[in-house]
Amino acid sequence: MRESPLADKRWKKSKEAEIFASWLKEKSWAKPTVKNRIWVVDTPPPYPSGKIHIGSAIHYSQIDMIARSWRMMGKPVWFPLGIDRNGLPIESRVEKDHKIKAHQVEREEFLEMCKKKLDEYEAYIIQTFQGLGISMDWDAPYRTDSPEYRIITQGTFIELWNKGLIYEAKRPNNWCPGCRTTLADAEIEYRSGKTKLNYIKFMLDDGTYIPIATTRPELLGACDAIIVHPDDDRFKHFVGKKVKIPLYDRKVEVLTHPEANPDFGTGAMMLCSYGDQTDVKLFNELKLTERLILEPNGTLNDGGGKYAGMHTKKARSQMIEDLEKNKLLEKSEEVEQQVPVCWRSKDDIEFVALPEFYLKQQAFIKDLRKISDEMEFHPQFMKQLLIDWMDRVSQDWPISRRRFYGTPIPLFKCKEHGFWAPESGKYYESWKEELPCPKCNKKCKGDHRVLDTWMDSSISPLYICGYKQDDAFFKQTFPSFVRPQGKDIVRTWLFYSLLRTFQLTKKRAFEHVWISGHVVDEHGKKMSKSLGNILYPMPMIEKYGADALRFQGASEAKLGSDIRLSEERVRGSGKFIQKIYNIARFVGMFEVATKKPATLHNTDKWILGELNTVIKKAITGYEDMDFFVPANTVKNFTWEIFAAHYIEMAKTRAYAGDQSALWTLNEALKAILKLLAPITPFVTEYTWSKLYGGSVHTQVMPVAFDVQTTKDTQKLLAFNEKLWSIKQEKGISLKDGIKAKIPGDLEAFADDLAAMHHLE
RNA sequence: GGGGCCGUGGUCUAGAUGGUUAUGACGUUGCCUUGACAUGGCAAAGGUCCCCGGUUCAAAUCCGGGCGGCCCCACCA
Repeated sequence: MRESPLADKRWKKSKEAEIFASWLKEKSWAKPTVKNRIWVVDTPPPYPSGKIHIGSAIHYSQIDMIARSWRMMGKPVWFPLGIDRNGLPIESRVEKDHKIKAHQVEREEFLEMCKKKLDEYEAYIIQTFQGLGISMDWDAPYRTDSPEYRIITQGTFIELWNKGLIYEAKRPNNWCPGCRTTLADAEIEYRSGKTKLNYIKFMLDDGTYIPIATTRPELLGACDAIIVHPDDDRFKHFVGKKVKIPLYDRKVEVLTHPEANPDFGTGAMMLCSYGDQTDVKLFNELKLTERLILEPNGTLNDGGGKYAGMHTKKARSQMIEDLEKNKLLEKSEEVEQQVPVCWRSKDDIEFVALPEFYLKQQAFIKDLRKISDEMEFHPQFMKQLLIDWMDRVSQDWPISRRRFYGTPIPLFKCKEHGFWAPESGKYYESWKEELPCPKCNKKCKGDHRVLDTWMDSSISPLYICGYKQDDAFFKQTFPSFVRPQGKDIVRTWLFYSLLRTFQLTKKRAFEHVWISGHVVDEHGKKMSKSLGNILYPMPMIEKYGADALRFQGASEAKLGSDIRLSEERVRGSGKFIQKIYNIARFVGMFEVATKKPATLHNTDKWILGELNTVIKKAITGYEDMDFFVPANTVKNFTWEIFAAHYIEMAKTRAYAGDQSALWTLNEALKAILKLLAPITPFVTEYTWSKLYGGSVHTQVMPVAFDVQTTKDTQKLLAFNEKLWSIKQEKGISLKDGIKAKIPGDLEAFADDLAAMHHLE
C-alpha cells in the first residue's frame, strides 16, 4: 500500500490545458523523420468563419482519433493542419462588416481587409482545436492563400492548361446574383418552395391564342420560341405560326419538340434564354436567338423593355399585374417547385452566359470510377454517394470566378496570340501584372479572375505530400493514407481531389476514404439558428472537458450515421471519464507490480481472458476507423465487468499484497488506458504518466494475454448479482456476512467470492 | 421520378454468418456511506423489437409487400 499518485479525489478538467501545453512544448506530433512510408492524413482544412459548430469539433476529434490510433498501431503518422482561406464567405463577411462592396474599393485594399479578418478567425479555430486535444503538427500549418500554396495551385493549372485540359468558353451557366459569380453544378443546392405557375396567352393575329404555363414570366423578353409536343393534337394548327409575346412587340414561332410534356401545364412551353437547363439545351439544339436580359446583379437590362432595372422578383410581380390588366393572364396556380440556390449565399441561381474557363472532367469519369475501386471506404456504403455523383456529371467544370479573394488565374492575354500560361514555379498576381508575350514580345495583361476555391482545396492531397516541392517526401507519402471528410462534400472536395490528382499523376489520391455523418441535436434534428438548438464546443469543453465531448462523439453512433448530441449526453460521458480516473486511483494505491508471477489466480486469468476479447474487438474497430466500436466495447468492459465485478473480487487479495492480483490490476489498467487513449487522450495521459511514467500516446496498442478466454463470465455476474439482490431484500449491508453456497462450476473462484461477499 | 439510410421500453441507442430470460445510456422508483468512486454503488419497474405475409424446428435478425421518417440526386416549364 502507498499513497496513490493520483491525489485528487476527482479528475480536474483544468489538467487538460496543462497536458496539452506540455505536448506542444515537446512537439509531440512533428513530421516523422523515418526513411520509409509515412502515413499522411489529408486533414480537411477548416474555413475560418468566426464560429465553430459543435459538429466540426466532433468531426475533427474523430479525425484526431484516426491519427492517434494509427500511431499507436505502429504507423509513423503525419497529421498536418491546413486552413482553407480562399473564397467567397470571407468577402461577404468583410463587405458586411465594412458596409462596402468589393468592387468599390481598391482590389489590393480589399484583399488586405479579408486577410486580416481571416487571421483573426483562424486564431479562434486553433484555440478550439487545441482545446479539443487534437494532435496535429502545430508547427507547420499550411494556408491555401499563402504564396507557397498558390504557387502549387497555379502550377497545376498551368500544367493542365499546357496539356489542353483547360479551355475558355461562353456558355450559359449557373450564376449567383448575390455572389456575382459563376458556379459549378456541385455548388448548387435545391430549395423546395411554392411558386405561381402562370397561364399566359400568346395571341395570334386572328384573335385566337395559345396558352403557355410558366413560373418565370419575367423572362418573356428573352423568349424566342414556343414548343409543343409533335403528337399533341390540341396545338397542331398553331405549329409554324407566329404568336405575339405578351407585353412585348415581338413575335415568335410555334415549334414542335418532344421535350414539351402534354400533361404539364397547358402542354405548350416557352423557351427563354435562360430559365433553366432545358432552355439552355433547346436553344442550342434549335439554334434559337439568345437574348441575355439579366444583369449579373439579378436585374433586367434594356432587353427587359419597360421592366429594365427591376430585380427579377420585382419584375415578376409587376408583369403578372400588367398581364392581368391586359387580360393576358388566364389563371395562376400554386405549384411545388425545386429552386436551384447557391450553396453559400442561398440566392436563387440564374442562368447567365459569360466567358469562363472550364476544366475537362467528363472525359475522366470512366477512369475515376476505376480509381474509386482502388480505395477503401469507411463505411463502405458511402462510396455510393461518389458513384452517384460521377454518374451524373453532365458538363465540364467551370473553374473561373469573378471574385477577388482567391488564387489568381495564371494566364495572360496577348491581343494577337490569345491566352498563354507563364512558367510554373512562381506566384502570379495576374490581375496586376503584365508580361511580354512569348511569341511577339508585346506586353500582355494578366487575367483578372480567380479560381474556384475547390481548385485549390482539391490539391491538398498533393500539396501535403510534397508534390513539386519535395520529391523524396512525395515518394514516402503519396498516395496519402487517408482522406477524412463529411458526407456533404463528397461531390465537391472528394470528387475534385480525385479528378485533379488523377489528371496530374494518373493515380488514386488516397488509400482510405473516411466519411462521417452529421452532428444533429438529441432528437435527430439539424442544428440551426431558427430552431435555437445550436451548441458550441468551447462552453462544452469548459464545463465537461474535452475528453467527455470526444467520448460522446465516438460512442454515440456508428461510423457514417448522424451523431446525436445534447448537453445531457456529454455530461453522461463525463461520468465515464471520472470512472476511469477512479479506477486508476484505486490501482495506484498499490505498489506497481511489473513482474509477472509464475502462476495466476483463476480470477485473474478470467478477467485477462475477457480483456483479450475486448482488445481484439477494439483494435478491429480502430483498423476500420470506426470509434463507436472501441469506445463502447472498452467502456462496457471497464465499467460493467472490470470495475463492478473483477475489482470487487480481487480487492481482498490486492490489499493482502497478492502479486497475481496486483500484476493483473496493473496490466489490465494499462491495456484499458491504451485502448482509450485515442478517444480520451487527456485522462489516459494523466493517469498513465502518474502511475507508469512517460506518455500513453507513444505506447503501442496492447496484444492479447497468454490465457484462455473462459465461459465463466455470465455465471460469475449472475452469482454476484444474486447475492447483492438477496442482501438488499434482507435489508443488510454489503459488508455484512451471509450464508450462501458457491455453485460447483464457480469453485475455481471460491476464495475470492467468499471474501467479496463475506460468506460465512 | 431515382437512390441511400433507417423504424427496438417515456426519450435515444446496440444487436456479422437467424438459437435459451433482447444491449446500454438518460429519465423514474427503492435500498446502501461496501477499505477507488454519493457528480457514487446496487437493485427494480418499464418493450406487440412499425404492420402484414413467407422461408425455418426456430426471426428483431433472412425474403416479399405495405406504412412512416431522415438524407442525397434529378431540367418538367
